[in-house]
Amino acid sequence: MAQIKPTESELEILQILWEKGESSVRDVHEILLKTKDVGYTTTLKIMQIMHEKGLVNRDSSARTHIYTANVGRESTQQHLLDKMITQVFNGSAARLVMHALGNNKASAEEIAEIKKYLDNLEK
Amino acid sequence: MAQIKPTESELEILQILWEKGESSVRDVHEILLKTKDVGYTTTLKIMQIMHEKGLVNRDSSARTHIYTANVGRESTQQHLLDKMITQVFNGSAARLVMHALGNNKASAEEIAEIKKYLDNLEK
DNA sequence: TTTGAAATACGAAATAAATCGTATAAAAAT
DNA sequence: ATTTTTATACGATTTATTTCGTATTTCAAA
Repeated sequence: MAQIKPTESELEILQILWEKGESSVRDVHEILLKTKDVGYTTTLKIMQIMHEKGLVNRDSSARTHIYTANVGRESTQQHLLDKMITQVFNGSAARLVMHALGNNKASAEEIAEIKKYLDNLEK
Repeated sequence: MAQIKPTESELEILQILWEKGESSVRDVHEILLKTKDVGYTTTLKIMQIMHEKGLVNRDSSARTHIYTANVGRESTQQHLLDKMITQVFNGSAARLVMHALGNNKASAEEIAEIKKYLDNLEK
């Protein structure tokens, strides 16, 4: 199954569905409102389009339709990351990693965790 | 300086300019042709738009205009990466790193290099 | 039962991105 | 000098995305 690249708006909605699971348009919209100013029918429309694209599942048996993500969080993250490594970092995962860890974006605990992860990788 | 997010096409062109330095539209276009099928005037148009946006410099003293990147490679990479960490990985650089290193995208040498880098970070 | 609130459907407008055709000017080749 | 090639400029079209208004339906409250 060739992964489709979700748009920015679609990604915002996927984040909510991954986090909350089954949700109505209303549910999703309420959460979106906390961070952006957007109309209800806009959210509805985007979710309908996501359904057409197969990004979400929809249970339309009741009046209020219930949506769930139809693409995995992990696989979507991997997909977008691979694209970025190719397009932005010329294929070098290592360069991306060092960029990500520079600028103090990661705490000491996180760095320790990554080192442990690397040790396992080498075996 | 508020960084502008280049579009995908613009990023392709920036990669070439970062790599090659001073280039004409023709130079850039020749390289683009190796990987995609696109018309010359399309490349020209995008580079003109990039100039309007301030993404590139242009020397138009001669008939053939010469372009150079006007945004840094490193800072652009950092900017796009930060966006991805926020939008896709919920702010966790560590999660992004582990994703990047999973799936065997990095060689043993690269992993060793990253470990060295992490050691320095902790000091 | 009537009214009002809340839901989806649908279409169209607004915006952004990518594409290319044509016109025109300058340089090079003949 | 004339023709051909090679540039840029400009505008128009196409495609994708985001946005929202309006119509219609369904449910719940009065």
